[in-house]
Amino acid sequence: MLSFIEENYIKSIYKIAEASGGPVSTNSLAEKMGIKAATVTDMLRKLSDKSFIHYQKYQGVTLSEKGNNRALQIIRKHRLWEMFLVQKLNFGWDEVHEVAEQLEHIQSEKLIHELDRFLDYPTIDPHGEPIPTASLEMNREPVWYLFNFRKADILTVVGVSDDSALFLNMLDSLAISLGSLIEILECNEYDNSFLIKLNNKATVLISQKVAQNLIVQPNNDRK
Amino acid sequence: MLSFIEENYIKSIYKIAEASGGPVSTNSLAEKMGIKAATVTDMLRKLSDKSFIHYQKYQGVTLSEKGNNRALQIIRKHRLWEMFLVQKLNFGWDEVHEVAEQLEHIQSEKLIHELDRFLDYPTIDPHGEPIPTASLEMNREPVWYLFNFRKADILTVVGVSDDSALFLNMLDSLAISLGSLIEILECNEYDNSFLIKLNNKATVLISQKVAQNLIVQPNNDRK
DNA sequence: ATATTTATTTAGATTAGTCTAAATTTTATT
DNA sequence: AATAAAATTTAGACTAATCTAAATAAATAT
Ligand SMILES: [Mn+2]
Ligand SMILES: [Mn+2]
Ligand SMILES: [Mn+2]
Ligand SMILES: [Mn+2]
Repeated sequence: MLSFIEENYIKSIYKIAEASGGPVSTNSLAEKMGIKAATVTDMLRKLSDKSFIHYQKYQGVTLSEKGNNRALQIIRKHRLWEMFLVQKLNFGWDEVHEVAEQLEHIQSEKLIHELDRFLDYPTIDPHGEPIPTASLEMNREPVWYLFNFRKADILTVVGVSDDSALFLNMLDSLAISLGSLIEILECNEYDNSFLIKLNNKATVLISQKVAQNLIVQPNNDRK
Repeated sequence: MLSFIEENYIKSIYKIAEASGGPVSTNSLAEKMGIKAATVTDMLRKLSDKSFIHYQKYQGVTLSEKGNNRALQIIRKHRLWEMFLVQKLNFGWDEVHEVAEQLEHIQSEKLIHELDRFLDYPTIDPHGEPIPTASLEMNREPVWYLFNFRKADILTVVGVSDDSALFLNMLDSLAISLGSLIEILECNEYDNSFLIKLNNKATVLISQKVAQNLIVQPNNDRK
């Protein structure tokens, strides 16, 4: 059995590795988890002893097969619970993450299997992120961000890659949600901001940071 | 914030006090929780400092107003989750307790409020026990056990007062479930066992222990 | 190639929750 | 009432997860 805390380390290692490709540094883990590097070092030794990770002093860390599977299980649970909260319990997409952080650690094979069935085997969560299947496969279709497009492109919002409340509240206040229609009116080279027309109505300015976290699908055939 | 462990102490104090009426002894808590009395003493001091309990050395412990409310909140969550598992996720009544022990500690006002609505505000859980309302009231109608009745009485099973897997598995193997019809054929004074006719079919012998934990409703007007 | 800076690990301390063994208080029995 | 037994608390120790400060290794800059 792993503690909640050990599970959170494994999940964080997975997330950082996913974003960077390579091995995960002690410092990056410490920063992500809001704790000190010395604490991380202790835990890495422990997770290595339990063979969830491959760890060489000073060389960073990678998940073992076992660790990777555990990470995917946790992410599966997290995203299924988020789906449950949005679809069945009237939560907004900006309210689910915190609760899912707790629910993802509940231990019960049957629970998660039945939840999956109850939700009719969803493949993406409320933020547009893929949900690993029971056999831990993820339908990773290529994901495009608003940032990848240019003037005159027409797009539909299908997800976000940052599910912090801060970001999702910002989208709410911009009136951007899943399904919103976006036409790019201008790409400003100066600060990489985007001027867009939203649902053929309001004109809105989007910062680089927002544009890098909005997952969209093109409605025309430009790249 | 209380830890899971602190919450479990409070719940155990509530349960023991509910059964016994009076103040709760260190030893009874230690036994219920499967830990040593010395450990309990430490925790009682801590819960007293946080004013969840009234505690005098050597005199046992009672819940404060604050502690009682917290206990009821936890029990509310436990029983709502059990209801969810049975009604929505195809769990059997003998499978839910262990998972509910985990879920009862999830912190989210909105979650439990919406779960209550989603289940249409149930008043009893799958074992026939009352679910505290959002304002922590419990519709405590008097409960009758099979043990309270006598020869020729006809009863319907509406709950159990022991939700251990051991007991519920035993009921399953006796083919007794919620709604089962029971006619008392014989009350044996020797060992307080009961011979019953089940659903007008099989004849079954029930031990005193089982009879004391089966909650029933009379189908005729005898007491 | 050295020196400096940055990243990481080691050492020692702290808190929560638990234990065993010993001391003390309360309860029960002569 | 005195003694024995039981219940409870105290004392001291352990593990998990964290911290700060110091030491060491790796990376970078001169
Ligand atoms: Mn999330
Ligand atoms: Mn988490
Ligand atoms: Mn239960
Ligand atoms: Mn519990």
